[in-house]
Amino acid sequence: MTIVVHFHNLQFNNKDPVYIQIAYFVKRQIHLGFAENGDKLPSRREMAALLNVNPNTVQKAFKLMEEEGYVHTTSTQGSTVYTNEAIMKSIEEELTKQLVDDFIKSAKEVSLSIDRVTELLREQWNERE
Amino acid sequence: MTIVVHFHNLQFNNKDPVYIQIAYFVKRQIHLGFAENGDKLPSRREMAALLNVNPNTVQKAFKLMEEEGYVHTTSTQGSTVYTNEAIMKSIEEELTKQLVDDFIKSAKEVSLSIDRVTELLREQWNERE
DNA sequence: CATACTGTACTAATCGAGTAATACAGTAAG
DNA sequence: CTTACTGTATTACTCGATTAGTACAGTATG
Repeated sequence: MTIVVHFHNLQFNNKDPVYIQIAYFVKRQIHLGFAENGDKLPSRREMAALLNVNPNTVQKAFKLMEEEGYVHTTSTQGSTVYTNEAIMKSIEEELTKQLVDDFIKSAKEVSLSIDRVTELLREQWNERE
Repeated sequence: MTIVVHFHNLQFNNKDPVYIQIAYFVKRQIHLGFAENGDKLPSRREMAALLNVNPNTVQKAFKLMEEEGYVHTTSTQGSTVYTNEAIMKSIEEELTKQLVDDFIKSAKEVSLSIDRVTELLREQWNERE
């Protein structure tokens, strides 16, 4: 049985480019285990209709995802999710280590110590509605 | 004696807009205590010459800084740093609490727990060249 | 072979942010 | 009064990113 990755719960913000958000969505699906190796992705035109965007915008997302390695495409059979240990690791790196690293950089820029940072983190972690 | 805030150690990156970087620089000078209430800022044209940018770019930075409240301007005497407890607090908020809060948001987006985050922080804090 | 799908390449249009050029209004100092 | 500074308003230019329009090439299916 072919599992098809679906996109009903993808909702766009209006600050990041659409094609980035699409790619990021797929990346997170993979990261969370909701999309696995071999899972089928909708065709460009299907997805465009689904998300109400231009097919070329979708195409740009696919191009990006392919370049980043977690989507494979064949001319006639469309695109599928591609993962293996290395891919999973690199996604994990980007979504966590990279995130943390960028944060550390900013924190140091304003002279925060690690202790102060951890303190603020614990204070603010559950402080959101 | 009039203390003049100086800008020799402001160096631009090429990803953020120049006028944002100028304002951010001043904000950090205040935050670090290097610029205090009443300190004089160079005129638009002076600063433009100093930084090799267009006077209007500088003007845009000043407009922003004034809107954000930590710079005051008079038509003929130029601009000076303005701070008080409230300003200092709001700068502190932006540069720390806001920073942390944005980070928490991103971390939760990729399902990181607070424990995992603190762990990563400690691992990566001193890992930079 | 014809139809209806795939993906792709190329070009054009749009849009907004950032920067720059220029001219104007006011004032302190000589 | 003139000069040389202030800041400011208005307009135009540039540039790049994003999105859109259109046409093309290939293939599986009937």
